[in-house]
Amino acid sequence: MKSAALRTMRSHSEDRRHALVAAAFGQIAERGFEGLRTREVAAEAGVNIATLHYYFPTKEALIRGVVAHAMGRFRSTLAPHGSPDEQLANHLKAVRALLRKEPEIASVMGELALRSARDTSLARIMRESNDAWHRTLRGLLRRAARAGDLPTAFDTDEAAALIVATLTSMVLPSMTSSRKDQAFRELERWLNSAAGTTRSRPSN
Amino acid sequence: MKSAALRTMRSHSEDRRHALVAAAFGQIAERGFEGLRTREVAAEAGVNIATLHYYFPTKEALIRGVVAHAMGRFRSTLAPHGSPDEQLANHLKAVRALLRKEPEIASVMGELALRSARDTSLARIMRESNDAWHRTLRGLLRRAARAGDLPTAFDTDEAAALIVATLTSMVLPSMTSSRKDQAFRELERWLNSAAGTTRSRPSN
Amino acid sequence: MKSAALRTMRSHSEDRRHALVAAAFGQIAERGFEGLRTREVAAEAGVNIATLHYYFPTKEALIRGVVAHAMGRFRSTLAPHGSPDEQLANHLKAVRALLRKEPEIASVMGELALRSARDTSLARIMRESNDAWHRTLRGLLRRAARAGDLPTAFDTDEAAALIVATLTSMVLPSMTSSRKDQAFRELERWLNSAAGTTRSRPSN
Amino acid sequence: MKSAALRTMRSHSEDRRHALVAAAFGQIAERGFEGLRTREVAAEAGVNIATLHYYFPTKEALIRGVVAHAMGRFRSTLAPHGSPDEQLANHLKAVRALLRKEPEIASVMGELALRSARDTSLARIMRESNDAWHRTLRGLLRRAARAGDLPTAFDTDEAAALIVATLTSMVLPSMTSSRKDQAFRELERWLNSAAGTTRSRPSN
DNA sequence: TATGAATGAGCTTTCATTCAT
DNA sequence: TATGAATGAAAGCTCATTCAT
Repeated sequence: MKSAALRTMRSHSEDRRHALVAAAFGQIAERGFEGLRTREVAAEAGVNIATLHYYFPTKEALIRGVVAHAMGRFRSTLAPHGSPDEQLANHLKAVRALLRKEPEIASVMGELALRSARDTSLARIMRESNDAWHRTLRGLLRRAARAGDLPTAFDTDEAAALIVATLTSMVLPSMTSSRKDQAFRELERWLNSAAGTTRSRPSN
Repeated sequence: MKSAALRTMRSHSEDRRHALVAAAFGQIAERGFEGLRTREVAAEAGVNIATLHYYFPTKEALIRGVVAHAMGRFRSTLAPHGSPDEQLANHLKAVRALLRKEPEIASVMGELALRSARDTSLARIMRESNDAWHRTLRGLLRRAARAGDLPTAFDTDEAAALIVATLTSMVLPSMTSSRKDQAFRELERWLNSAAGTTRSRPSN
Repeated sequence: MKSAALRTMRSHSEDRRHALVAAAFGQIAERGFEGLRTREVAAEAGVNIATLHYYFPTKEALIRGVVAHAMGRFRSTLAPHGSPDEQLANHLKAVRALLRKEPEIASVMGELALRSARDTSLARIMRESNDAWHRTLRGLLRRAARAGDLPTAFDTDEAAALIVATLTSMVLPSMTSSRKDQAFRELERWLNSAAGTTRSRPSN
Repeated sequence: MKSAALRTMRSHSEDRRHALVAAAFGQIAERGFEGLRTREVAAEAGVNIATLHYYFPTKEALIRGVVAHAMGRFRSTLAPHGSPDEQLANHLKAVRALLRKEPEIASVMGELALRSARDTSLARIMRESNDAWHRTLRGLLRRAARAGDLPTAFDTDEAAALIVATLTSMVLPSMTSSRKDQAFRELERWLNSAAGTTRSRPSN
């Protein structure tokens, strides 16, 4: 059985790959795909440009690495703790916190989203990821409805879509920080008021 | 008195400029800023590359032209007809229709939104445009509230932010068409239900 | 018989040509042949670039115009007044004064001199002009010698060459103004001392 | 201890740099700055144009290399052997020989001199170099005077300026070879006669 | 595994020149 | 005579990629 140290221990090779991916990630966040230069990435990672090509034969391969990195980073916002509606509330907060603390993730996700329009393999990844996200949200909403926390007329599929849409918009810099907060609050209020409709009735 | 024909008649020079902007617009929609090539734009407009530079001294100048074009195209979705809540409903439908009929606009708006993070002059344009949009929506919501079509507790500022956020997300291809429809429907339902809260009360 | 007014009256066409040549002259003085741009010349003369090509079919034709202009400007320094040695002294002073008052002439002459190495037709013009200059100086020196103002051993051919060489160096900006003055003074002193050798003898 | 072979051995990289500078030097001598083309330089050095930019990021950087090369080439004419007046005579002969054997140096120095009018950093280099030259000559003249080889009334500063001016004129092709010889001879004669004035007197 | 050197292909931009009006 | 519009040809420079070591 591997010790914790061993499990998190990275080979030199993995370190290099990660350093390169992290540098590329930073570059994309800062300059977009438009401004991504392998030389800059190599320089930032402290290696020769030829070394970069040793680890990532092509620029596209490097970008794949960034995609995997970014998706993994984003998945962490869905933590299964508490009741369905608590999980939902926590997820919203976690997304907001992530985008606030690491705005580069927003930039990169935005870049990836746009790029997926011209890159079928990236499109597949994004679609699968988004579908999984949507299904998770819908599942939470359904369980909340079953628990009596939402009105039965509530369309969980469309509600999940609205949540995904709203949170998705946050990766664009055209949404200012204060506007993001407002939209977030309205989303929470909306969910609460829907919950209130059912909850408050029995208590009457 | 100028005839309609005369009024819409363009000089040769304006035609060329427009053709170049339209070609650049198409290229950005298709390949993103990453893939925008002046040579391709000139070829698509049927002119020599030097001719492009006769009209637009630099690539950036051409991009400014595209920005103006795209913003103008988007503004057309706010038509002031009917009561506030009708205008609101129409606006939602108009945005959805525009994005469905001309998906290139979505692509380009997405590209511009991302680029605005690294381009202060573009950032200003996007911000002003978004602020105006938000203010318009908020105005409609307020007038609807005053007309008794919305509950008094309704926060028009945050509701407008939620609408902007949802519609904004539609410029990203990661939102599939069916998901966009769902989010739209949920947005309409939410607005209607809010309206219903007040409207139904007198009948009680 | 033409009146003075008539003689100096220029046709519109000649004015245009002259304005273009003057502008080109100024550009060469300022930026060298390296930086000569027909568009700039046209703009400075206040005409369209196509108009420039109406008057001067090619850039080379325009340059020919500049050459003629510059050579004419330089010839004015040889005014036949006074005794040979006075003429000589005056010539030195006139060259110095010209270069001081119109440094552009120095720049352009320098540019032309260098260009003549790659331009046979310009080379011919420069050579002829320089030969004429040399002959004139030699003639003055010979007449001064015959008048007893110079020692008989004096080699007028080589002395003329030294004068031409010294004055020629003044078109280069690597000779600073103060250095030019020093060289001038030494040249004058040398000519005077040579004169003094013969003149002082009778007094012995 | 390094052998002579080792000492003069150049790295591959230095060779390439030198080959590129030499090619650029040749191009400037042949076509002037006006006709300097990086592609031609690269071709003449037998490398790809991108390789040229690997060694010299910009055309200007390449030109700086040429400047250093030319200045170094010129400095070699001041060899400190013999008495002051011998050194002086040798210097004159060395300059004449250099310009005769390698006329490209004359061309390039001429180009650099003119360019210095529009290039402050080059201007500084040229000025410093010329000042050093002038000081060296003046020093030689002073020591010659102190040794009794020149009349005390002799103004060494101005005489040095005259020598510099005359030699400087030789970089211009408007001075033909025979005229250069004549000017040289007159310069030598002038220096000798000045020397003769003092030397011959005691013997009388 | 790592790198310095090299390159093909392509990019934006410039410029003298032409031409229809 | 004069010009706005257009262009072919080329220029300097960039960049992902390769390769010998």
